[in-house]
Amino acid sequence: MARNKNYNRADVIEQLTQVFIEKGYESTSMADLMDKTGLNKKSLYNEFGNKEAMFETILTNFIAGQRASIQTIFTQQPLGITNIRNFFSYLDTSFADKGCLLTLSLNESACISGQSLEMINQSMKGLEAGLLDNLSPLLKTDRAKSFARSLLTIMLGIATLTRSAELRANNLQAVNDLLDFIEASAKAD
Amino acid sequence: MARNKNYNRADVIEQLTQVFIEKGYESTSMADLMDKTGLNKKSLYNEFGNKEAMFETILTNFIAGQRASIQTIFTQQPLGITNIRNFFSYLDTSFADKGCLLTLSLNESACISGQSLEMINQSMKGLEAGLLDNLSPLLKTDRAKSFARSLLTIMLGIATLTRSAELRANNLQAVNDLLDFIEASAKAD
DNA sequence: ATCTTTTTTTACCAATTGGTTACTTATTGT
DNA sequence: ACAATAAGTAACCAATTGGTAAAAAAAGAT
Repeated sequence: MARNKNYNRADVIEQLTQVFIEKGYESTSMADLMDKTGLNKKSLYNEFGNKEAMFETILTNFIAGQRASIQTIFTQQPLGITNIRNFFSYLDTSFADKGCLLTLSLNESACISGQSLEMINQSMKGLEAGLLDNLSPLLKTDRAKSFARSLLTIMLGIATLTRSAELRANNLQAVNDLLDFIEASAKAD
Repeated sequence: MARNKNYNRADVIEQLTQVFIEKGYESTSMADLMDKTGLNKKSLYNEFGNKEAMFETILTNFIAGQRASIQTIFTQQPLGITNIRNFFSYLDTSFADKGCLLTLSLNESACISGQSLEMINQSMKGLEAGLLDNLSPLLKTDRAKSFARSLLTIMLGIATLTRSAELRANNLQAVNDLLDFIEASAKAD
């Protein structure tokens, strides 16, 4: 039939993701994306459409990749604080490696598409539900709900602090101490 | 001597701040800033230098304004959880009105000046110290330190979630519930 | 080998980016 | 009234933005 591409789509997506995570959607230019992938502009447009569609593809891929790992963590039996610890431990290395595209994008909400925002919202709700499932064995319903939300905000806060070399440290320690405290104090709940 | 300006610097700074908070540093163009202020490009450059210097001015002003209110809250006697509640309550309305320039900027760390980043880092450390002062009466030193960090991450997380209409709610409630729990459980600490 | 199909390259596009220059207009102290 | 000085206007700058058109290069099927 015809010539075949001399790049691998998955590899390219991985490289594009890195650029978007570093600079965000709006601040990333096509030139940045071309530099990182080594591909030329037309190839990128052929493969992904335009910048917005490209970002949605990258976001979809990023979310799908994370969801797999995180669902595994959150559904480990028995449900409980240990799973939450493993969740934050996973995030700690994941953020250090790659940052958090969701947090970054939420802060860029004024610039990204409604569709992207909706994907992010759904992803957040999924994480909150996973946290809730693993708090419920330990706490009263209302409190479990509140704590799930607080742990979600902690996740986003850690993602943000990871951007500063000066503030990156101690976050995993802090959340683990908080989980210790909750675990120890929740007996009566 | 000479003609006087027909704008008020403080007003202009306020308007510029609003634009930067909505779109972030990099995504905000000089055209956006001219539109919002009604000033023309030359007047802006005369007053602030260039875009980077302008942003540093805005950031300095923003931090100074917040610090005043927050220091008042954090030094209210007696120190304790009540001050922390008031802190989050203050943030809740402040974020709803104006968002959080610091959180946004931290997520844009790849684009803003080192000087801006350093101002933000210092500001974060100040907030963490204020939180620590008000946890110390209640908790052991190590735990107080960890919790201060966790509450700082919660603050950043709330700032981020405020960007999504769908996730904006319940955050103040959640942190208050967490503070309830800490207060009730810390007696033995 | 050649024809067809697809990828890749190159050159190009108008619009926008942050920033400047030269000029006009206003104001104030004398 | 007037010179001195500053503020405001508008046109302009090269570089970069996201995106396209047309031609060139490569590879599979026959």
